[in-house]
Formats: sequence, C-alpha cells, structure tokens
Amino acid sequence: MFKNKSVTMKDVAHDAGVSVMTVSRALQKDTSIREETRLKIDLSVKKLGYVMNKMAGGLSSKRSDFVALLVPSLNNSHLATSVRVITDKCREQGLQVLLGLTDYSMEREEELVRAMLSRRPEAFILTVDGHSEATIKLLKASQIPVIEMWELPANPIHHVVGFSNYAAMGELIAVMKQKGAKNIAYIGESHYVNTRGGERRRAYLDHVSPHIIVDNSTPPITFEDGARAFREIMTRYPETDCVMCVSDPPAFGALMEAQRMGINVPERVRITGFGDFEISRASTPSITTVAVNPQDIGRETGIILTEAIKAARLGLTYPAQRIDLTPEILLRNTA
Amino acid sequence: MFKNKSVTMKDVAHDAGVSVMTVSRALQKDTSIREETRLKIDLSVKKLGYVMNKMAGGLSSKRSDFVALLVPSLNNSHLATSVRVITDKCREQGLQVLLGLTDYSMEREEELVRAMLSRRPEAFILTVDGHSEATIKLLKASQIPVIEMWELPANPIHHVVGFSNYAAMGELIAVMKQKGAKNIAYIGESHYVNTRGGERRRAYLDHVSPHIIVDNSTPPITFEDGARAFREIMTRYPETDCVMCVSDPPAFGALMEAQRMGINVPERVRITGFGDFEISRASTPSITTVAVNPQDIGRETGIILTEAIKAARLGLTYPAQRIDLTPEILLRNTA
DNA sequence: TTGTACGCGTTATCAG
DNA sequence: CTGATAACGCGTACAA
Repeated sequence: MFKNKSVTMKDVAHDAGVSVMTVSRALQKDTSIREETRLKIDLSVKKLGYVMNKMAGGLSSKRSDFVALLVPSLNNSHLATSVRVITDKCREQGLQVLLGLTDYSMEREEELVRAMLSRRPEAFILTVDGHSEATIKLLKASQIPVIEMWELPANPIHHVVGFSNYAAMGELIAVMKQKGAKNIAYIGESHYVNTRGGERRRAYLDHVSPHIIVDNSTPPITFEDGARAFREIMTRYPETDCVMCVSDPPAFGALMEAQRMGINVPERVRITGFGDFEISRASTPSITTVAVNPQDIGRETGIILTEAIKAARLGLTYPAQRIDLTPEILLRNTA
Repeated sequence: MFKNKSVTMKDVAHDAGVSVMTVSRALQKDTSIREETRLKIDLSVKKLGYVMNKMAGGLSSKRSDFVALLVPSLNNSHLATSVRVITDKCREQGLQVLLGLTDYSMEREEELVRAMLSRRPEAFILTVDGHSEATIKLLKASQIPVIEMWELPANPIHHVVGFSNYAAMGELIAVMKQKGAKNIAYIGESHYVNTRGGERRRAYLDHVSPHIIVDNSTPPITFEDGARAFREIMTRYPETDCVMCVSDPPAFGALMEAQRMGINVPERVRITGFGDFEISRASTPSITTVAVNPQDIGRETGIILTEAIKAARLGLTYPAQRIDLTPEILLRNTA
C-alpha cells in the first residue's frame, strides 16, 4: 500500500498563502487574526481536510489536554455515572479523558498510573480503594494535581471529594438497632483492606456483635452473590433478623432470594443496601439504603479539576480541597 | 512558582554515560543492548525518576498507541462490559483507550470523532446508533480502521461485530405469538431512527398489529420508565396480554409495576426484555429475553482491533470483517 | 551493539 | 496583525 503523507499545517499555510504560524493562530481561539486571513485559512482547512495533530501541539506547548481517570470498574452504575459527569465536564473544557480500569487491584492501578504518566495528563482522578506506596510516590513526584473520590482518606494525596463510608455505615447500623434489630449479619466483598467496602465492613465489625459475615464475593459484587450469601446466612444462622449489605446490588439479590425462600421482608428479616442505586428504588419492596449521590461527586470533582488545571497552567498550585458529601439514610420498605 | 524542567532521555543518557539513542533502545522491548548497558540505564532511569514522553515518541514514530472508543452511554451494563473487555485487550497490547460518550447523539458523536482524530488514534470503535454523514466521511478520509459494534449495518464503514437487532426482535415476537399472545404492546425509547432500539421497534411495527407503543423515554431507558409505561399501557389498553420491551431494564420496571398493581405475570400479561442483563436473571420471576453476550462482542472487537492495527502498522489494510453474533431467545418465567 | 544527523508537526518568542 | 526561527523529546535511517 502507498502511505500517503498526511496534510499538515504547512500544507494549509501554503494553500492559504500565509505562514504556518498564522495558521496556528487562526486555529486557536482568542487570537488576533484579520477576518479575511482567517477566512482564507478556514477555506484551505476544509479544502484539504486538515486535522490538527495534538501530539505535536502538546509537545511544543507542554499542554496535553489530557485528564487521567481511574476507576475500579464500570459495572457499577455509580462509578459509571461519575465517569459520565466528569467526561462531560472535560469535553466542555476541551480536555480528553484517559480512562483506566483498575479492576479493584492496586497493582493494576500502579501499572496504569505509570502508563498514563507518559501521556503527561494535566490531572489525575483516582477512586479511593487503596493505593500502593509506589503509586503515591509516582503521583507526588509528577507534580500533577490529584483528586481522590468516593471516600475521605485520612492522608489524601491532594484533593478529595467523597464521604466517610465508615461513618455512613455506622449510622445505618445505629438506625437498624434502634428499629429493634438484634441479630445483624453482613454481606460484603472479598477485597476489604483499605477499600471503600472495607470501611463499611469495619463499621459493622466495630458496632455489631457477634459477627455473622459472608464476604467471599469478588468485587463488583453481584445480585447473585447477594442471593447466595443471603441463603447461606439464613440457613446457618436462622436467628438473623437483619441482613446489611455492602451495597444495593447484593441487597436486591438477597431480597429476591428471600422472596423465593418465602421469607418475609422486613417482618421476618430486614435487609439494607448502600448507595441508593436505581435498583433500590425500583424493586418491590423498595430497599432501605444510604443516599449516595454520584452526580454530586462527579460535579464537585469536575469543579476542582477545572481550578486545579487552571492554576497549574499558570504555574500555580490550587490549594488542597476536601469536599465532604455526607450521605443521608434512606428508610424504605425493606427495613 | 518555579517550573522545574522535566527529566528527558537526554538526562538519562548523560547520567548513564551513553547516547540518547541507546536509552531509547533500552526502553523498548526486543532490542539488542548489552546487558551491562541496559542495567546502567535502568539505574539512571530509576534514580532520576524518568518517565517516557509518549507525545514526543508518537510524533516521531507516527504511532500514537491510541484507540478511540465511542459508546452512547456507560449506564448500560452491556456497553460498560464491552468497554471493559476492549480496554483490557488494549492494555495488554500497550494501547491506551480514548473514551467518548455520545449520549445517543449523532452530533455529539461527530464532535467527538473530530476531537479524537487530532490524537491520531490507530483505530476507531463505534457503537452503532446512527452516524452523521460527516462522521462517516471524516472517518473514511482518515484512513484509520473502523469497527462498528452491536449491530450489523447494511453499509458498514469497515468492520462490524454484532447481530441484527431487527431479526432478533422478530424472532422473539414470533415466539410470543406462538405462545398465544394476541394483544402485544411495546415499550421503547424516543430515539428510534437508525438506532439499535429503533431496529427492534421496527420489528414490532412489521410483525404486530394493531400497534400499542409507548416510546417517550430518553435513552438510556430506566426501570422507572418501564414501570410508568407499563401502567399507562395496562390502564389504557387493558386487553393487552403481552408487553415487549426494548431492553431488560424497562421490562424489570414493568414487572415490578405489575406486582404493585396486582397483575399476574405471566398468567395475565407476559413481559419480555432484551439483552439478558443481570437483572433479568436475578429478578423474581426471571425475565424472558434475548441472550446478547457483551463479552463476545468485546472479544471479537478486540481481535479485529489487534489485526487491523497490526496490518496498518505495516502499511496494509486488514480485509473488512463481518462477525455475526446472532443471539438466542431465552425463555424464562415472565413469558 | 552503539552513535550521529535529521525530521516529526506544532507552538513560543521575538522581530517587523 | 504576521512571519522567521528555534525549540519540544523522541524515533528513523544509516553509519560505524
């Protein structure tokens, strides 16, 4: 095959009878170019089908217009929503998102950070689920602003947008106890060290006893995991009168299993979720949960992102933000 | 603030006492470098915290290591899964995904394609939901391989991986009729021109009469949209004995609404979904649907992606593929 | 196995 | 408002 040379600014400049620099200026906003010249250039651009090469532009200007965004999974509608809101904000600002899926693995996260660093993103957005030492070191050394979301870590890298998963779960537990729950079981995930789910589990460990825990599901935990765990709990610990889940999906699975087992919810057993996923609203009965708002997290993250990048481009550092989006308990029909 | 110069290959080369080119080689795989030299370089790299600049590398080598991936939404677990599988495949190959969310808008898609083109991706992956003329023209002119997924368009740009949404829905309708459904209603979305959902709707229009359609939900259609539409249908057309939905989420919403309304499913009314989302398996009763497999679509797309890029890097063109992943009908408990 | 010269396509800078 | 020239940091192509 014949590799046809791509059209460059030089070609456009030649065609329009101006210098490359003039073309470069005409293609950016807020630059002073004579209207006539700009028109000529626009014409040549269309005629030749010219498309800017941002690799070259970025190399020269030292602005990549990239934002690195790392989430553990997309098969979690809340994270998917955060990604959508952030991506949208980036698009408005002419930024391009570099998406990375860590699959709930710190090693994978580190690998991704390393790879993304080579694209010189102007900001990093991480989901809190534990970071390796190397990741933190790498990020700090890079001088690139970092925003962590979905939790409020004790020692954030820079900015954080989230809430205390530990505290929120603690509140929900208190409400269940107040409602008369005596034997409370917990359905969680297998990754509970330094993770958000782990913080909820920790609240259970601290506030409930004795402990009845089923946490052998690989995240993201599914409906089916919840159903299976529920059956196990009710079979082995029939005295259980309240099953608290790490999130809404397993709570829904548990609820469906309860229906299949002929167990009355909430009369015989209460079930709680976490997150206010759509499923918790839509199911019959609707599920008692914690009203986390992914849109808010995305929006706040987007705002910090914008400011941090703006500052960085001026050679400044945007002061570390800590946005607390403490969620409320949402009492519905399963508890 | 003081803008500290970033460390480049030159710095590493200087520190290691070799030329830049040797460093460049040492950092790539499968290049012959004396073990001793490589070690010296690795040491300097770590010592200086050097991170490659892929902008410069890409500019020079004309390989961006980027793949553009456009999906309408992430709040659809099937699309989220496709993204995951494809992203994973890319990571294995050292490719970075540029994610774009079109929000079911052809204009948005065109805007994104234009923006991404400036990053010189080595391949484009699009979800079929209609493309503007300009988008197609842009893509064809770019010479970049394009893979369309989730449908088998009559006139694909290059490669396609998917199935006929029209045919699959047609089959499901035939099965419902055979089971005795007389008055079949349809719950769909508002975007039905050239879209995948539109193809399913078209099957309904062609195979059922009279038509009872509620399709005022903006995609992605939700559980609640399904519930609302179901109530409307059963109220206005009580003779309806089968409600077919554009996808599983509204089918689940309809099912929940039926339970709230005290309508027996499937005895009084049958309900069908489309896609075999997890919710259709987990709900009680489980939902009859069409067994689309997002993993397969992601995997096949990944394979073509790899081959197409490999060919393109050699200046060749990988012959247009058409992978048909026709799904099966999954009879479950709602129909 | 290693080095040299040059070019990739754009923007910064300074001059006009 | 426009242009000339020098980077930007790396890989290609060749030579040694």
